[in-house]
Amino acid sequence: MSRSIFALVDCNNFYASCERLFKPWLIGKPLVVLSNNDGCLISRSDEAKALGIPMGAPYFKIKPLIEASGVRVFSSNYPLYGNISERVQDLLEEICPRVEAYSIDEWFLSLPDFPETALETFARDLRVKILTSTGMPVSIGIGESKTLAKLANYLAKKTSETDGTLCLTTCNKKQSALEKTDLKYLWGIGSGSVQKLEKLEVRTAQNFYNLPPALVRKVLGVTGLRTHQELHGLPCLQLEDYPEDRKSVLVSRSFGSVVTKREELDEAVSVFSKLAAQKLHRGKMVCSTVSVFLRTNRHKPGDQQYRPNIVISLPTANRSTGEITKAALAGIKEIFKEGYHYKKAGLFLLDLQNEKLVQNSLFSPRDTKSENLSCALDLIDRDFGNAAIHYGTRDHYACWKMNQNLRSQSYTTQWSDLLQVKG
DNA sequence: ATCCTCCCCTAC
DNA sequence: TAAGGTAGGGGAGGAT
Repeated sequence: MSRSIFALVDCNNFYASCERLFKPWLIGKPLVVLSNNDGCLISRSDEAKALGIPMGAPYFKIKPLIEASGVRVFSSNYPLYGNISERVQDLLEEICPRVEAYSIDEWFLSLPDFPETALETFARDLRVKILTSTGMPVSIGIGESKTLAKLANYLAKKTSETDGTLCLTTCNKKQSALEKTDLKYLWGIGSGSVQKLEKLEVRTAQNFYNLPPALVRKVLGVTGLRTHQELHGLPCLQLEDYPEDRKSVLVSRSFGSVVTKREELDEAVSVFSKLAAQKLHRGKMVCSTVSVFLRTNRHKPGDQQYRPNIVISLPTANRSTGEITKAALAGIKEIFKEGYHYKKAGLFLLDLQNEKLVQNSLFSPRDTKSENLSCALDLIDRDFGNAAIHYGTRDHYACWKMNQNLRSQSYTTQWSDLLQVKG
């Protein structure tokens, strides 16, 4: 059996590019996208990068720079990004039989071990095809392992003469790639690993590549060793064709303003419960444990800090919005204390199982009626938007809702947001 | 001896 | 004034 080759297709400045898809007047203009609650900067167009706008910075800190240089700013719009992502994925699946959706803007492909020139042609053609049929600019990296495909992709993005694609399947190209790459840009090497390797005078990918495996194992553990072997062309990570069942569901938000009252938290947590139950439903999963947490503002050391959490077992594994909400509210009742400035709350669903594998408990069979109701509510939400119908009140929404003051329209997922073309 | 929990690390 | 959200793996060290 011949070896297989990995390709990584990665969208360029994905969120920023999505925003621009429906706003052609922004082509060539600098723009950025903010995280939830308009907190940090999470995507920049090339023009914004060129202006020296830093990635990940808190918005309020770089607002002066942004305003001075005329950069357009958008709150994040996940329904839009998710839909554009689906379009790219559908296209990839038409072209390639083995596709792994790695993240919202990245896909690994498994390719036959063709000669380098054939792989390069494939990558260039694919890139053009995606650009012309979805409008999304991508970069494509090719290598003998996922880690090498990642490296190729990084260099394809960074280097203008690569035309957005790079193939590292030949030895000398791989060596020159390793030489010019800083250690911290390797996939799997984060800031912690960089610090440890710094002490060994290891600074480039090439330095790391040349370390003896036993030393890598000792310093970085088995995950680091895996990265090392992958760089040497020994694939340790396989293509994950079909998605694994997820192991947990998390819904959490920072609040737009300070929350102090129990009723406000109850309302927020009810909404989180509904979102969490929807995620379970869409994955055909049930859960038997709910965990709720509250957080004060860690950026205000002057404030009295309190970050409680509580774990609640459900009598039966299920995914009813009502059951999950009830458990979550019971949890809030336990951990809530007067007098704190709450900044964030969240809900974990744990002990997830695929519904097919679940046994009915003898003493408390699953409440299928309640689950059917949740299912119906979910469908209504999908057609009419997420705030269409919900448990409990919305009287306090203004207190806890996140800031999203700069959000664009959901052009492709909400009828009310369809793009208007003037005639 | 094995399990469990917490914490760290990583990625996007 | 203002500082994100979601998911997973591994390892240390206590609990059983």
